[in-house]
Amino acid sequence: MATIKDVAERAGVSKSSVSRVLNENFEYMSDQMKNKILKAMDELNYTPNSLAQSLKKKTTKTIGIILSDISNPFWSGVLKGVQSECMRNEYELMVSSSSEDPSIEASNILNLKNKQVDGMIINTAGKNLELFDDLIKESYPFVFLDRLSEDLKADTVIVNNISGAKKSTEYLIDQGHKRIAILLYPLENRSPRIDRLEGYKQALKENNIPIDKDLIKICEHKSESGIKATQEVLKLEDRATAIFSTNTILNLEVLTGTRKLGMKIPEDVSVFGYDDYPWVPLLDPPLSTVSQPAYEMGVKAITLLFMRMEEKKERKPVIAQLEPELKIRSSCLPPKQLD
Amino acid sequence: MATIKDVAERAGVSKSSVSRVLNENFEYMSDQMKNKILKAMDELNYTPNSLAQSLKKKTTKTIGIILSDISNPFWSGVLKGVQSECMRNEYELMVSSSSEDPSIEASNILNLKNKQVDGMIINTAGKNLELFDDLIKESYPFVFLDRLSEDLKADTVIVNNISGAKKSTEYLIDQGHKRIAILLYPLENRSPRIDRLEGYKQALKENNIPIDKDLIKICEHKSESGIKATQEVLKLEDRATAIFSTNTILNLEVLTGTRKLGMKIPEDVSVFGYDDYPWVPLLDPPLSTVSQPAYEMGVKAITLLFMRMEEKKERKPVIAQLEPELKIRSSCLPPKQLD
DNA sequence: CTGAAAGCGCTAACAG
DNA sequence: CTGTTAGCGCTTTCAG
Repeated sequence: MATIKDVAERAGVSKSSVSRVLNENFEYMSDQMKNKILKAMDELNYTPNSLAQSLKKKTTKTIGIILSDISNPFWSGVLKGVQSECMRNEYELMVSSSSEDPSIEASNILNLKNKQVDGMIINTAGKNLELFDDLIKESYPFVFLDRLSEDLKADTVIVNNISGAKKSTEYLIDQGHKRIAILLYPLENRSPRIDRLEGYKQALKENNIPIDKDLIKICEHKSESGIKATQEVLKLEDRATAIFSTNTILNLEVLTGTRKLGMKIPEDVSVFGYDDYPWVPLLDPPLSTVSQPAYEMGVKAITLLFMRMEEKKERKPVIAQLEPELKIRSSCLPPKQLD
Repeated sequence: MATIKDVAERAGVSKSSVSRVLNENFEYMSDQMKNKILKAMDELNYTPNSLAQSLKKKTTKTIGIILSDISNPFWSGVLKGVQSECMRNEYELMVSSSSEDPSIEASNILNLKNKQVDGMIINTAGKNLELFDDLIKESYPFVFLDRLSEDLKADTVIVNNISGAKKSTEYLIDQGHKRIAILLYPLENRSPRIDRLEGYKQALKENNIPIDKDLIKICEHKSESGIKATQEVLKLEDRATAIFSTNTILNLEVLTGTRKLGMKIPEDVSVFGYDDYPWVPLLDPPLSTVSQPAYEMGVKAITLLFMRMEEKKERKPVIAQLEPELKIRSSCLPPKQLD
C-alpha cells in the first residue's frame, strides 16, 4: 500500500502538500501542484490510511452500537436506521451484541473505547452504572436506546411503552373484555417491560377492572414458557378472554399455546400483540399489535449522538420519546359471554 | 485519557517496559517491575489506544462485512453468526449496507480498506469485478457470501440453491402438480436466483413436465409485483395449481395475492416458500419452505476468513456449500383435479 | 532484565 | 504558495 511519502516522492513535493490535497486545503495551492499530486496519487492508486489520520486528528469517524440481539427483527430495524444515517454522514459503524449480559456489555464498551469510536449507542442490559457514570464524567458521547435509566442522566431514545400498553388494553376493554391476561418477560428493572405492565394496570384501574395476579404472567426466556403461561390463563376457573402479549416472541407463543388447547382466535380468545412486521398481517389470525417505529428510533438515536458529538459545552440530556401506533387487525372480538 | 507515557512516568519506568506488560511479554521481566506497572495502569485507569497499536502492528483486529440489507431477517441471521464468532475471537465488526447497489458497495469496500480492516465478508451486489480482482492481487483477505462468481476466484460460502429449488419442486410434483409457477426477483446474474430457477427447471424436466414461460414470473422489488404475478398465474386459462416462491418477501406476497383472489391455500392452490423463521409455522396457512442455515453461513464465512487471514502463502480458493433443508408444513395438497 | 531511539502514516503549526 | 519539523500513542530492535 502506497503511503503519503510515496506520493510525495513521486510528485516531487513534500508530504505536507500531499496532506493538503488529502484534506482539500486547496486555497493556497497552485493548480499545478495540485494536479501533480492528484496524478501521483492516481498512478500509485493511493488511498489514505485512516488509522494514521485518526491517531492524529483524534476522531475516527466511526461510531459503535451495542444491541442485545442483532437478529431480533426489532433491533435489526433500528440497526438499519442507525446504519443508514451513518453512511449518509460518512461514518462507519461497529456493531456488538451483549446478549443481555451486563458483563459482556461492559467489555464491549471498553473495546469500543479502545478502538476510539467517536460515540456509542447502547441498548443497555442494565447494571454497569459506574461505567456509564465514568463515560458521562469524561463526556464521552453516547445515547441510551430503548431503556430509560432513572439514575443516569444521558441522552435517551425510547418509545412510549405506557401508552402502547394502555391503549391496547383499553381497546380490549372497549370490546367488553374484563379478564385480560398480560404476558411479560421478567421485569428485571427494564423500563419497557415495567412500563408495559404499568400501562396495562392503568387501563384496568381507570375502567374499574380489578387487577388479578393470576392474569399477570412473567415468562422465562426459554421457548415453552409463553406457551405454558397462555394455557394457564386459559384454563383458569374464571379464564382470560383476552391475552395481551408484550413482545415478538411471546406473540408467537400465545398463538401456539392457544392453538394447542384447540381454542380459536378471536372467537374463543382475543389476542393483542406487540411489535409489527410485514408478516404479522399474514399470521393466523392477522394479529393486532402495537407497532414501534424501529427505524425511526435508530435515526433518532444517531441524530442525538451526532448532536452530542458536535457540541463542545455540556448540556442537559434529552429524552426523545416516540409514540407507538396501534395496528388493528382481526385477532380480537368481544368475549363470548357478551354475545 | 492516560497514555503509555503517563503510566511510564508514574511507575518511573520506560515506555518499553509498559509496552511489554501490555503485550504480556513477562518472560524477562522482574515481578517487581511488572507489579509497579500494573499498579500505575490501574491508578490511571489506563487503557491502550488501539489506533496506535494498529498503526504499528499493521493489524486492527476488526473485520468488515457488507450486506445488501441488514434488516432482512435472513441477513440479520448470518450477521449474528459472524458477530458471535468475531466476539469469540476478540475481533470487532464493522457493518455496512450496499442496498444492492454496486457503486455503494465499491465505496464501502474502499472505506473499509482505509480503515484497515483485517478482512471482509461481502454479499456482493455484482459488478465491481476489477475491484475484487485488485483485492485478490494484493491478497487482501475476503470471502464472498451467498453469491458465486464464475469469473473470480475467491473463498465463497453459499447454500445449494439448485437442490433447494429442485427438492421443493419435486415435492410439489410428487403431490401431483404439473402446473407449478415460480416467482423470482430479476436474475441479474446472481447465482442464488439463477440456481433456484435452474433447480425448478431440472425438476420439471426430469419429470417430463413442460416448462411454461407463463408460469415463470420475474417480479420487481416493488411491493405489489409479487401479488400481481400471483394473480396472473392463478388466472391463466390453464392455471397454476401450485406456486413456488423463492424468497421471504415473495412468500408474503403470494399469500396476499391468493387471498385477494378469494382462493384458499392449500385447498385451491399449493404454496411452497423460501426461507424459514420462527413465525413461518404460524402463518395462515403454516407455510412449507426451504430453510437456509443463515447463522451457520455466517459462522462458516468468518471461519474461512480467519483461515485466509492466518495463511501466509497463497492457496486455491475454497467454496463452502451448505445444504438447505425442506420444512414441510400444511401449505401444499394434491391439486383438485386429481381428487 | 530494562531503556533509548526510530518509526508506523499522517497532520499542523511555523517558517520562509 | 510550499517545506520543515514535531508529534499522535504505541512497538520493536538494539544496546547495555
